Amino acid sequence: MTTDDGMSPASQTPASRAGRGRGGGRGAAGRQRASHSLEAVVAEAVALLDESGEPGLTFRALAARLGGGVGSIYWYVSSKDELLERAADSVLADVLAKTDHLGAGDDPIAEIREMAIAFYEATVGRPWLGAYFLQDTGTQTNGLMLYDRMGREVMRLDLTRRQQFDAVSAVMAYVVGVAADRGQDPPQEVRDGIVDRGAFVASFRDELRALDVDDFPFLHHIVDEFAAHDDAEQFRAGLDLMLAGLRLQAGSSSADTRAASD
Amino acid sequence: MTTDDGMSPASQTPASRAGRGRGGGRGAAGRQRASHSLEAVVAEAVALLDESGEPGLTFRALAARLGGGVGSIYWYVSSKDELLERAADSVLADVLAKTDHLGAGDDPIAEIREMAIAFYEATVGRPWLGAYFLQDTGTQTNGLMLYDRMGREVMRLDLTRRQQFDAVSAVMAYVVGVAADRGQDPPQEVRDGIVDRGAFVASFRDELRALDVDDFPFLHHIVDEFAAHDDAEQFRAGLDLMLAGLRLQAGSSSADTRAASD
DNA sequence: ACCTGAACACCGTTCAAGT
DNA sequence: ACCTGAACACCGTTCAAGT
Repeated sequence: MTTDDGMSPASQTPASRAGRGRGGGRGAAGRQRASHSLEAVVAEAVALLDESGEPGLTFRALAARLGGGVGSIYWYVSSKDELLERAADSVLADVLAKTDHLGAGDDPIAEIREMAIAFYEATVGRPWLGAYFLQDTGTQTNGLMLYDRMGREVMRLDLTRRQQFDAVSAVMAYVVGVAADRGQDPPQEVRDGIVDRGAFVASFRDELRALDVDDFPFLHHIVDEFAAHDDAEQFRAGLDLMLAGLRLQAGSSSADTRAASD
Repeated sequence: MTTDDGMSPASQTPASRAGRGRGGGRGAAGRQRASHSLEAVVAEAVALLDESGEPGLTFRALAARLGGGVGSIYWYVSSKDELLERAADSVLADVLAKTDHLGAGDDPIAEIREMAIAFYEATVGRPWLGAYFLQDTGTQTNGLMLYDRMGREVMRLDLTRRQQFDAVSAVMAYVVGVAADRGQDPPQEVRDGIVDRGAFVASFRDELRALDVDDFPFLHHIVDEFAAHDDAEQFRAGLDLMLAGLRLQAGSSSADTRAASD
């Protein structure tokens, strides 16, 4: 209900300050007063998110972990939304680091494949970030960098600009979609380790088997595949479908089509 | 913190009761006491979600719209999470209705394309549901039905069960991913109609242009495409890449490949 | 069987006050 | 320039009480 006039203290915090870093404040003077940094705040937020999901990220819990008061977080971040954006973006920083070596190979599509897989791997076990990629350009430069890095590969293909733009968007969307889908796979007990993954898959398998065969012929048809499947493999299978289509569109004659194998 | 023992009153509500429907309670007797139904609760929740997004869905706001007390919602639904699951599933009911006529055509992949587009169209303007599809099998039968319907088309292709399973999962994930991506496109002002879509796109275009060309060569390369692109078209372009790959995998010789057109 | 509304625990955000 | 913590408004959920 209150209109945001952009005058909160955090809006005075220059984003360029993001590269400072001060450490834990275990120095000589401070014992009572805590001292943070943007990176420390975001890093601790990611840790909290990974441990207990989105509902686990609380300003109070975060402040406790940082050893300070609730209010001080607002010096670095103007809202919980911005905190989540920065957390998601910091995950993409890892992806960028792991795909830094790419771009030299002679097959652009193979490079895109590697980037997408690295992106996927960063989302495994992080159901919370599905919805926060590319939220705001201002705070999320890493998302744009990954987008651009993938785009540079696509530029090497014989495609129109529109086709290049669409291709990168499609691959990114697919990765996000798989991440979002997998996010809700294990409902809670699995995350906490109360029920192991195998038991969860088995009980879902039984649920599928209990459905009427006439109403759900396909689910019955693939129920064993479901029980035996590996998420990462399935991700790659779908990615390869998309990349095979891209290769076709680019009129590839150099490399053989890569999908349709496993 | 409290462990859910599954003993809440809502767990006694049989899901089979979902097909009752009682109306608004504008009858002869009731003037003080409100009377609801599962469908009314979910329908009003969807309306609230569409109007003001996920933060707009509040038990108090929902109760006010239904003309009753907060507590009564818990008779139909055991938590906000379940309410969101049912809301997402009710959107899928529309998709099912709109794809009911499909399945008779001679090109299975074209049918899949229609289903995916119908699914996509249902997500337009609903950034809230990206994360709630296929959450829980028990409450979300429509998701499984759509999955199965698409699967029945894939069964007609010459593929292994694993390939069929992977293909349906890939298409579904892609749709969800596009929905999630588009979810955060307009940051707030656009939703509220304060700033129109065109102005938002233009300002983002300018933001891209302001980036260093050496750091973001691809973004500069496609900046005009971005300003001119249509979301639905871009969705179809990516879908067609994936389906072209699928057609290739199925060893299609009957129909010509459909991607690589616009 | 279903609805009510006060009460509880908790959360994001603000702000006057400190250093 | 940055940290503190009480205070505020609001939210999901519970529950004894009603019909």
